[in-house]
Amino acid sequence: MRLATWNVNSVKVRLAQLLDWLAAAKPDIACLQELKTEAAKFPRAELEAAGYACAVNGQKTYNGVAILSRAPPAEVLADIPGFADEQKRVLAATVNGVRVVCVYCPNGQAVGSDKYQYKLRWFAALRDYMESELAKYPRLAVAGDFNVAPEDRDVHDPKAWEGQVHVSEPERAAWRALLALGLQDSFRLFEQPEKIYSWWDYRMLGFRRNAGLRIDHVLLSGELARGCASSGIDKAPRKLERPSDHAPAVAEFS
DNA sequence: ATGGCTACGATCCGTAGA
Repeated sequence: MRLATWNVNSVKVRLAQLLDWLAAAKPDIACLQELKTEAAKFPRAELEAAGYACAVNGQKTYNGVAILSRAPPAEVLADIPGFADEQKRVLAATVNGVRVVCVYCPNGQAVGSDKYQYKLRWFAALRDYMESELAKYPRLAVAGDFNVAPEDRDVHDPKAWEGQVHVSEPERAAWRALLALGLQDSFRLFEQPEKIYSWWDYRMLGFRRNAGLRIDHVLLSGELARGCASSGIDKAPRKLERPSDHAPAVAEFS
């Protein structure tokens, strides 16, 4: 089974690229973030015509997540139960016996800001939610834009980023708290080339300079990690005209 | 030099992203 996650930065603007990428990459499941579209305006018909069922937790202008799947999704659940939040960042569904949780973690804006505090509270709620999901679903994948670069090797210039949002110690501790539940970063299950990232700033020729961060991740429960055959970043869509600033992360497992 | 793009929903700029 091939599972991908992609922050499309507006599903409306990126629809043609999304359809091309689905045809080329052929994921069985695709988690999407930053739809910036309410569910009623989600391009469901186009994606169904491409062979994907759609579960959508949409929001106008900001946020919004979806799970696309070849097989129909079951047990669809939006948001984090018990965590009051207007922002549509989380969607879970069961596909082919795999529990899939699509996440768009908060950006955090700046260390110490209100949004940063929200980011840390949000991660604490996600941790508790994933703990309960793992107890119910041994075959669990958590995929999305985490807005955390877990280690310095996931950062193009660790010195310049030191202490900044996305790499600060409390954020990395929140990431490690997910791993402590038994989730594994599928990317690090394998030998990887250096300087592999999933996001590059639109400004400063970020992509051309490979000035990026690895912040889009596929986490797998122990049972799925044991059957994981590959995990990587698909840079192809980032090379197109008018791209998303994120590239898809793709993991294959049995 | 703390900016530099891009998307959105509102106008002819502000908010947000990361």
